[in-house]
Amino acid sequence: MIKGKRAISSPEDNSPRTRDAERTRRNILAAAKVEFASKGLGGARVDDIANAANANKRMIYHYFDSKDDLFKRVVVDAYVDLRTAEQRLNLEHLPPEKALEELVRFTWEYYLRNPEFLNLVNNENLHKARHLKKSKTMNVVSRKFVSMVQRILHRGESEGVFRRGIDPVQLNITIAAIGYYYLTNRFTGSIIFERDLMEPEALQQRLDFNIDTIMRLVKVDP
Amino acid sequence: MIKGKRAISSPEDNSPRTRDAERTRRNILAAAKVEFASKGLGGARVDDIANAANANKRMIYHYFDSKDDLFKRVVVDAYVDLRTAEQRLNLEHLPPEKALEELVRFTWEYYLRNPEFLNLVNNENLHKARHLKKSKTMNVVSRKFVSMVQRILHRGESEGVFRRGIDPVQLNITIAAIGYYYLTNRFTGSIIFERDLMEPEALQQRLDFNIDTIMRLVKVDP
DNA sequence: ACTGTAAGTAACTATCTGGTTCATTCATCA
DNA sequence: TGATGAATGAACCAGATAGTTACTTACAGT
Repeated sequence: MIKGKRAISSPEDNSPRTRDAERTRRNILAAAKVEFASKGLGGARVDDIANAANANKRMIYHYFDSKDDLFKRVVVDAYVDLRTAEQRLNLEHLPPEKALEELVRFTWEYYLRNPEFLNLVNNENLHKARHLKKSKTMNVVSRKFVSMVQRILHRGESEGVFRRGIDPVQLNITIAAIGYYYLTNRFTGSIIFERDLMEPEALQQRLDFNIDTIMRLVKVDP
Repeated sequence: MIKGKRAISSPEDNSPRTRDAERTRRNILAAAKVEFASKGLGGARVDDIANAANANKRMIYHYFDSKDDLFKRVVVDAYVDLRTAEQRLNLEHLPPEKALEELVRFTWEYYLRNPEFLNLVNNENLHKARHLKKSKTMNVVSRKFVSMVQRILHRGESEGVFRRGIDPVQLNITIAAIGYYYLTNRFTGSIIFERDLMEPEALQQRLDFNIDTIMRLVKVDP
């Protein structure tokens, strides 16, 4: 008589619980992502993560060293997911202007579709990135990303459509900033500006504005 | 024989404790600001706030309803401080281009000098601005701010130096974003881009880049 | 000087929380 | 098939935590 909770998340599944280390680990990571993103590292509860993962708190400490370790894995995973998606964009074969526009659009839509990412990054910065500091993975994926933008800039320069000497790091930060800030501060923003920043038209308007901002920034002076 | 802790913060003061409601309240608010900003709402500890304020936990509940209420006061105060400083800028008598440049510079330097502000805003957004929602003060100070930027834009338009039809809200958000994002994500940013984003030259470089970004955004198409 | 009220303190409480102990059950492969 | 190790579960623990109670002390107004 298996009567314990099943390690799977779908409630309509009535098959007996089977053991599946990989699945349990995945469930815990997924639940932790939601919990950490919605309450922060300090506000998150290990018990709640265990419940949401249809697992036992014991399992969390079986697969991870500590709450902090679990948080670290969640944050690193979030970055790896973003960088992986970026690499899949294949911007290299687009004309430089189109490539940059596509990157602005992708970044915006990624944030929009993965709001947990914003909260996780905010939280990691609240903790002075002490978890990420210990991660080797970060350097590898980040370099690929910066060099991707750099190549787009160089192509644009030699084709004469982009200004010379634009710092790819500053550009990267700016592309992220104009989307990130709008979305992460959507709640206080909606109060301050007395409009719902998350209305579909408002979102479209912001994306258009952002593309325009970046294009004006990189285009050659006439 | 007064032997209790004094309500004042200077440890070298040996005079007997005096009662000063205003000072105690101020001390608590100041200590709470530091604690909330550095650990978040969930990570902050009421006892630590009381100790840092050279007060007693009982005093916190004497002056404030709850931890949440205290947090709310801290956040509202932070916004009021920023908006007050902005109003003191007196940008109205500057030429529109100078006025806007000054606003970008001021915003940047305000964030730089008040890093707690960034963390408090992030945290309030993590909590979906549920504290700020209840505040009447916000609307008043925010409107003044938006209309200030709007007047600068209008002056620039009629003088023919700014493009027509720029949304002051989008511009405001962008000015905040390009500084805010860089600074609030300085820890993860320094890892990703493998450079210390807080070096003096890096900071100056970013400010210059930001002013350039905004100028290119608003200037008339040639 | 007297007194009512507000400011202040210390100790307490009920609950919560990250982490652990110890025992049990399943899967697999020799 | 049965022994071995990995996966899982329930109960437990010690310290922490927001909020409270009951009491004391300074000060302003008379």
